[in-house]
Amino acid sequence: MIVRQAVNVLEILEYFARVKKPATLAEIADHFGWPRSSTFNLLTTLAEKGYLYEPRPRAGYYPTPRWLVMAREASDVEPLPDWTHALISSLSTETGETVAIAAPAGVMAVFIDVVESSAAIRYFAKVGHRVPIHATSSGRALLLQYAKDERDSLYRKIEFKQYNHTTPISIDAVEAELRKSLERGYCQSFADYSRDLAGVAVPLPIGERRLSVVVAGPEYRIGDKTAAIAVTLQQAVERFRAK
Amino acid sequence: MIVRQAVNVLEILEYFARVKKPATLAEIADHFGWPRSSTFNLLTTLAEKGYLYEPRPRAGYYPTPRWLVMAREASDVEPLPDWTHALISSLSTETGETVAIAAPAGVMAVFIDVVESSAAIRYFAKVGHRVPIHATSSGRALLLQYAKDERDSLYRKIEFKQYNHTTPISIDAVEAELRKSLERGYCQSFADYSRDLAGVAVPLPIGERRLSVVVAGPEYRIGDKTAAIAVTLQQAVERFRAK
DNA sequence: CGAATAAATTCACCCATATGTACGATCGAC
DNA sequence: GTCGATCGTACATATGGGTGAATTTATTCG
Repeated sequence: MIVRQAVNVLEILEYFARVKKPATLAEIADHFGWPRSSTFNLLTTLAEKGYLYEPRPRAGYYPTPRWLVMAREASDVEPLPDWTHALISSLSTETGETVAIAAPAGVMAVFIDVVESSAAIRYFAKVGHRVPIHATSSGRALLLQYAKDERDSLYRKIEFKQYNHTTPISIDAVEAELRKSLERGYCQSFADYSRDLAGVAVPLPIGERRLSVVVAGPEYRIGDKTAAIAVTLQQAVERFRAK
Repeated sequence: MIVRQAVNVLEILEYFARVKKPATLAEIADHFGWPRSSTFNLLTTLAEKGYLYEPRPRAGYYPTPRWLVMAREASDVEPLPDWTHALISSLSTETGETVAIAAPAGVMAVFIDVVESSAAIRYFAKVGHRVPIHATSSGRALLLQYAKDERDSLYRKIEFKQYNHTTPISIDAVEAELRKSLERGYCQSFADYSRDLAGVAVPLPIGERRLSVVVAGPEYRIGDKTAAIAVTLQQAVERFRAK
């Protein structure tokens, strides 16, 4: 069950991150199509907790830096080593595509770090973006690090949906793809989940953590270059991990 | 009206900021005394929105760096100039007390930047901390920048409570204190709001924004040094503003 | 390996809460 | 100053959502 008011808090945070301007109650209410009264309650609550403030009445709400202070401390929970960001940054330059580090989140994979391609046509992904673990290259690079029985218990929770015509829609199909990935030495996906999107990924275990790196972009650019990209990927990982 | 689930989201954020460790559903539920089922709903929601993830099932939830990304961007809404942090940092060293920058938030003043004293006994304040605008030195340094009619409309909203025996509990008392502050050239408060706490503050207008700087600490340390502290304060402001 | 224990997840019901409505404050136009 | 329009705030009410109990899933220990 989705907790609506929890989502609303996040939407307000994201709203300010997007517009980067103070906003009045009316603006926010209109933007989200929320009733004024509800918006009032929510904004008041955030203000009472010290996350918003109003420089002067009717001049709009500002987020306080408290978000930043809290987020900074909370994100130290399990910081990635410095070289991982350098790695994806370098890979993005080399390949010209969007590169991300993914981590497991139940039946999904979350991107915990992303460097976007600078190309006009590119994979548009953000930190926190989630994709099905079984239907994406980044996800399958995570699954490769699971023991068989761990995968099995995951499979039971997956709802196999036909996102696209190449989507694997059974446990067997996924397992088969994993075997193929092992043979070829890297994971790949051609629009298994998102239309027109292709990805090349490899596992990236760091300490106890099972992560993966993925290079992703439009099918027509990745196309037959998967093997070359995989080599670039693996070499970069070795290079940066050494440091 | 307080939106409970909104508060809960913030509490979870603050929880992770405090403990800096992954936490399981059960731990979080027990910590807050929330029912498991409700906690489940909330954590699932945050996970779905990409703010939490579970590296492996039952190993607990981690915050994703998405908090950081969003908070960083949202904090650009009205960034303070760089010199203000240097200012309070320097002042904290000079005075040995906690120093903060305050902004108006309705009938309250919010701290939007804080450098805490390193003394064992000190004013314990955080970014986002809120205090009544009329019963604190930082707040009154804000009120000094209001026009009379703006103050009047604020006064109507204030609920005058006797926080302590020196708390001004009428409009006249507040206005009298503001006049005294003008004469002496700075604002002060001796436990008007918080027991044992004394503060010295001056206005800090930046562009259109009305802010204030406050040096605060235990009454016995601030005591008769208010005039000296005020001088230090004013000189520091001049020095840093010039840059 | 199997039973006991603990944790996670689901679900239906009832109550707390989000909202419609009304009121008051403020602002801008003339 | 006066009026109209707009925005913010208070409150009662119906209904969406939180919770307790039941069920399923995982983990621990004999």
